[in-house]
Amino acid sequence: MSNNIMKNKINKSLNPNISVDCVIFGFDGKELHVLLIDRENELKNVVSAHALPGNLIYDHENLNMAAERVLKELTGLSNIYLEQFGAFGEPNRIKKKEDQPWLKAVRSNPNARVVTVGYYSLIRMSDYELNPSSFAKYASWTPLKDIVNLPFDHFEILNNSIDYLRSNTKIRPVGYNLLPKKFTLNEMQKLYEAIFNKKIDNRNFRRKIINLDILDKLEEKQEGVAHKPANYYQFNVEKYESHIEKGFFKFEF
Amino acid sequence: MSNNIMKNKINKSLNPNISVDCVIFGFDGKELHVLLIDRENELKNVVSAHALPGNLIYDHENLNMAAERVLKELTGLSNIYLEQFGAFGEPNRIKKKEDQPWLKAVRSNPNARVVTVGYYSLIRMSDYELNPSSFAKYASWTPLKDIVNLPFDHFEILNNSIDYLRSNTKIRPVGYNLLPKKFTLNEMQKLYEAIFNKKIDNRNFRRKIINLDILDKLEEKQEGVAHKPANYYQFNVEKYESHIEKGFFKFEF
DNA sequence: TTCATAAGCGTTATATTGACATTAAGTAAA
DNA sequence: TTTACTTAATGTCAATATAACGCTTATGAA
Repeated sequence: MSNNIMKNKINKSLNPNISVDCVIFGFDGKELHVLLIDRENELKNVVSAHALPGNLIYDHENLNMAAERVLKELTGLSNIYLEQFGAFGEPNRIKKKEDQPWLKAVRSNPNARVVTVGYYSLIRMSDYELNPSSFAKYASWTPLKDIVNLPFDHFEILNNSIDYLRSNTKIRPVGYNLLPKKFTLNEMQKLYEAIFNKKIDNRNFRRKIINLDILDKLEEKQEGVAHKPANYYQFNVEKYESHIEKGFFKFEF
Repeated sequence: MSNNIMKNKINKSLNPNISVDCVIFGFDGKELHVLLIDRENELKNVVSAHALPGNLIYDHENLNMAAERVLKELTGLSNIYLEQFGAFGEPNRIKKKEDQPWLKAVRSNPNARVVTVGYYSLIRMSDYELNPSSFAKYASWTPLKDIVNLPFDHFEILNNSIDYLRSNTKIRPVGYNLLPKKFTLNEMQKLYEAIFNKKIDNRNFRRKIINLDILDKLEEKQEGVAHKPANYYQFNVEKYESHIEKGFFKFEF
């Protein structure tokens, strides 16, 4: 299939003006990572090869479907719960000079004005890092703190998603999609510390989380560690979800 | 200007695929109202004449600017602080049969797929209801509880905006844009009751609000009321804004 | 003078928070 | 086998916030 034919085919029902971008957070037990795609397979010598996975949407799909599809196509990830966190529509958001070569190579209408809708998700890195063949050539985890710029307005989108993630974490529990099935309270605490980027008192953290009553304490303990083995916990899905629905608010009457 | 010429002119740089819709809440001291436009000036015999103020955006303006412009054009309101609360992109969101006549009358490309971005705002009804000539012919306040359906997906958008408003009100104070400059604590309480649609204990409400330290108590009192006159308060803008920025979260470490 | 109305205040029992230090359980090394 | 090392796990107290609850006050109207 020649490049031209492909372009025409792909763009037949691609809407030139609307895209989705996905911010996928992962957690390796220490810090937050973000899944970035590598555009070098599409174009050599772009200034910044990495970008958020994102693309134009088809006219027959809704925004959520589009985000899921784009994520699947660009990273191999599927069945990911994505949450919308904002629309980005500066008229010049894809007009930076250094972004033009890639747009011209990839889009049939590279000058069209594009409004993008941001989606984010939290996933277990371990679920995906073990079978890199499926997508690792085009997508890879980058530690959040190492990301200092991105093409288009992706850096702004990323920062917005972090704000959103933090606000959200203050209102409802987090971790089910990010931690392994069985985890220790200290692993969970590390996740919260990574999200808020600050140290948390372990006693107060444990008390707060346990009082939420969303965890089941398992019989199982860590094995083979050179210190007191930690107890494993898992989320109680029903309680967890009901908490997510209501949120825990301070300012309620 | 003939209808055709106008269409062409207006649509020259209107993006056919992206729109904004505004949910403007007002408060009359008793209940929440929503500003709806009356489309009868554009088309007779539409099933539901009322709709959220919204329209396609121009390619040169960003989403916020577009929302402000559209709101101004359709309702006369200007200098309104608008907050984005979500993007709506079901492929069939403007495909309902009863919505087609209006689209055909107003849009040069009535079949285009349109993703819309929702904005909401809270405003003082009294600031605008006194000079109806400016916009009342095309826009009017409707009590929220009386709105049972709207064209397109506007009813869903409205419901989303209410959810958003409630979540937001739990996290940061509200009222500066909604209450008169000087107001009594009971007026403010009524506002909160309207937003949450539930009765609030007056002593607890007062304590919570006063402890926030965002209000200045004025010397002035109500006059001419047949009961103990209430003290007037006003927002302390600096304190109010700093509270809006941080939010007050329960689940913080 | 009294009546009706909404304003405005205060207490108590309970729950939540933040700050803070020690002991426990296991492996590794001596 | 003893000791060292590492991380897990726990408890208290003082301060603050919450929810539930009833009575008194200031005014205009009757």
